[in-house]
Amino acid sequence: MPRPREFDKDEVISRAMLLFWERGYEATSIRDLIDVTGISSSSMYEVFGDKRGLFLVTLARFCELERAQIAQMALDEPGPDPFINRLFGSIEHAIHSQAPAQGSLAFNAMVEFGTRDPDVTPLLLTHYFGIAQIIADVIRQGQLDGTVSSGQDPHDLAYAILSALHGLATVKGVKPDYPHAPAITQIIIQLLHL
Amino acid sequence: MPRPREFDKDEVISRAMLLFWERGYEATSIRDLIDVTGISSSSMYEVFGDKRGLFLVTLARFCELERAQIAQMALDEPGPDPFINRLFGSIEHAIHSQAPAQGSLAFNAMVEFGTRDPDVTPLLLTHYFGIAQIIADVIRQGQLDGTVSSGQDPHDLAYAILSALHGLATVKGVKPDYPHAPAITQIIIQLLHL
DNA sequence: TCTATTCTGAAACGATTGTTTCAAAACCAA
DNA sequence: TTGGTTTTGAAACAATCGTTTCAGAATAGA
Repeated sequence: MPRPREFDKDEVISRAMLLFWERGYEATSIRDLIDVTGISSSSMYEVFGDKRGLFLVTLARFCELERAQIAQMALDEPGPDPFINRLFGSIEHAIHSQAPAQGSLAFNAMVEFGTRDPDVTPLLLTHYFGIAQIIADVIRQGQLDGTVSSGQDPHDLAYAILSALHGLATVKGVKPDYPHAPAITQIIIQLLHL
Repeated sequence: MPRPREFDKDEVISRAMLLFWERGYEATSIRDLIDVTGISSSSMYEVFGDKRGLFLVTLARFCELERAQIAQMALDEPGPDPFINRLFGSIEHAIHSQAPAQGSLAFNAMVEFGTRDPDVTPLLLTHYFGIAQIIADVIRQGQLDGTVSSGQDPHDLAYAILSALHGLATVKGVKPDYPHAPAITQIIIQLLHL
């Protein structure tokens, strides 16, 4: 009986995601979001509650996508070395896709929100540890089949790698032609062979 | 002849720095800054021009301080290993001082601004490369006296270490009791002994 | 003490923020 | 077609944003 919605909710989330990704939460206004999604503010508030609600949905979506992407890399690549190589390579290649050259929305939100938002913070931490787990699993498998040395705890290695990944991605967000990414990647990969 | 200023400019910059550090640029309002510094908006605009001008001065001050602090660490510590250890340890100890547990203001500004501000961006890059140079110098010296293996370019190593440092600091900003920092530090130090 | 100069505090500026309102339009079942 | 329900678009909301104004307070030299 009701009048059906005229917009695609998923599409709206996707476009909002790109804007939040580019500019961060505070610097993105509702009017910017309305312009980019094409819907009106009444629809926006009807469906998402408020700006923060929209961001939360958007962030959750991003986390799903990023996690799925990394999980897929772990499946695709034949071992820890090529996996890490691809992981760091995704920083570069993101520039050529539609994604903004701003690293990870989730990592950026860590910087912007810290511990300040009781809903954002646990979402970010869960996501972070989930990604670390994927990396740790690859490393542990590598230790079992001998492609990774067994001297280090897989989780600690994963956290070290993830730290370097995010630090590097941020610098590339400020200097897209930063030339040291490949060398850094190779150095980090050597952590697997201590 | 003129009436002298009633406030200490350096003190104002210091307090503004802490607020920008805690919240970021966009989330900090002029009124917040006025409250925390104790001066009026007319004085603020008289001396610093506008909000962005205040931030620029504040950021420059932060970069000086951070650079001096790291340079001092390089002088104090007897070799690359204890230097890196101290560098990563400063993330922990910052929590006990007056500084907010938010990593580095300069790194946070990289995330918030990206390439968007023609004055902020070069300031951040110069600072980043300056810090990397300090680390690279320590590594190169270590290579000369044999405390660091000679397989890697000192700058590439420095960039890898700095990436990990910033990534780790950010996670600690979201989860202050993050327990993996010491293990990550030890793993990164092993990069010096490949 | 007077005068010239500068700083301060408070009020107000227009613009923009996030958000709400509501009449008109649009749909589906009857 | 009609009736009931929901979405939409445009306008407006109060609050806050960054910023400016300016009269009065405060100083240092004459």
